[in-house]
Amino acid sequence: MPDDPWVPPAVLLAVDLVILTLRDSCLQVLLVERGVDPHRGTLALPGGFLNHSEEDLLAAARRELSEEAGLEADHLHLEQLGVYGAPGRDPRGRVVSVAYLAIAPRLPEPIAGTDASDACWTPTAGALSGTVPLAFDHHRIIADGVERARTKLEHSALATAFCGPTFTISELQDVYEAVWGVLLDPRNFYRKVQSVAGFIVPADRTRKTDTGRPARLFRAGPRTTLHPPMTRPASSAEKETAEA
Amino acid sequence: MPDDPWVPPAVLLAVDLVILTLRDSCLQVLLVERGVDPHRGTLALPGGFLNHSEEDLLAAARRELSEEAGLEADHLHLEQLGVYGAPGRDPRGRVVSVAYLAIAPRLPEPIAGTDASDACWTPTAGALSGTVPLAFDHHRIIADGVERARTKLEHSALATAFCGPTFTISELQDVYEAVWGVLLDPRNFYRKVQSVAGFIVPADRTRKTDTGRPARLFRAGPRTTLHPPMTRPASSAEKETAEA
DNA sequence: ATAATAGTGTCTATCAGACACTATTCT
DNA sequence: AGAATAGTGTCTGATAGACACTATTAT
Repeated sequence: MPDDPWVPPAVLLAVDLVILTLRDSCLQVLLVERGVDPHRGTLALPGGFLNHSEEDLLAAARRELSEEAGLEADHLHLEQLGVYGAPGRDPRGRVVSVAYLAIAPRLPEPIAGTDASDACWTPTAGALSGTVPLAFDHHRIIADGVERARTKLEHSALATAFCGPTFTISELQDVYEAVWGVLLDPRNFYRKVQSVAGFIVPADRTRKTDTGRPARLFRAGPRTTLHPPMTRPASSAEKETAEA
Repeated sequence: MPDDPWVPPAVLLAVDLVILTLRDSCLQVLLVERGVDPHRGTLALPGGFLNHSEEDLLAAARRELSEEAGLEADHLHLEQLGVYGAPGRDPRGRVVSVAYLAIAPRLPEPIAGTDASDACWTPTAGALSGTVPLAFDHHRIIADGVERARTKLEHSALATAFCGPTFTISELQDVYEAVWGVLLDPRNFYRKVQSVAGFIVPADRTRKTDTGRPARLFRAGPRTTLHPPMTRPASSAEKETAEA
């Protein structure tokens, strides 16, 4: 067996983004309508190939978010979700995609851009139930992203990332209810969330008003991991179902 | 701006494996001594490039485990750990590596193979503290793998994967103590682990003996996720420290 | 007043952790 | 008997969940 100069095969590397936000008390994901083949005209996650072979993966993710949806995500925390590289998932050849997850407060309306003829927020319920057709294996990537968000809400202060810089406790509760798909007792939630050290801190006794007693405002505390964790109830009744 | 046929850049794709096992009540990771440049002679995780451009990532991981360490892992559960693709992490060019994690009971001694001049089990303590030099960014990959194993022990029945087909409760406790690096109360552990439905089931009243009262044997139960989870105590005293 | 939301007090069932105690083997 | 490990019983403090009740706003 001579020492022949075998060269390993190269693959195309892409990034895909699962950007989750809360709109109308409903967990929504950013989708774009593909403007190019394959799957032209089908909804898909924003994403695309590396620009050049030395581009950082995270940088590529941010660039795609800007290019395809017109969203500047400099302050957005992107977290690696996983690799999706099954042979045959892309008709163009061997494409391995690295998926990133981000959680954001109410973002501006996205703007369609390069390679995307449209960009819009879509409730995850539709994407998860399969009623919305999606390109490639993006159905699974979204499912994994939502599941990741659910468990991160238990053990990290991620929920505050869905809110603006200041928020009321019931707004925070909306986040948990929408992502987990459950209804929580407001009184117990109120005490629980305040008892976790460093999770939320009161903002300058400011207040806000809608149609009841004004609520105290809070901002995200210094802790990123929650001790003890928020306990997710056994998912018996989905919130959407309960509200319908 | 004409529609020029831009071609996305290709990258080299590799897989790396973090294989964890328990030996001498100590969490150990499988390392190989690299037989080729770069980093020839340095310890590294088993792994390597895809064989051909259509090879499945998981299949590549299993193949490398066989080739580099002589371990047949057909029954081993490999779980995706993450992607490590920082530019410059590999002097040969842009190499993106997908890391996989596996947990195994006492495996046979590994056998060095292709591209690996040696293969051995190494306590994770050394690899984590940085006293053992490692190739590439494998130090970080191992740290991520151990951290993943720690949290998986809380919420999944993974601990049984460290044991053989049947095991005693104190053997299972050794797993938790070694991976978490804490000491647990045997009496409380005994009841706790039995109270989690479907975690472990008694094996035909068989028994085993060493230097005390024989212990009942159990095997892994049907559940893979634990409700309620095993609670990891706030890591105050590391077990290694406590034993020294 | 009534509706609506914010926030507090309190009870109870459950559970983690501490630890005394019994059981079964070996030397 | 004594040492060693397996396994049980029980107490206590913390907490999740249920829910009555008070507080503060708008109409």
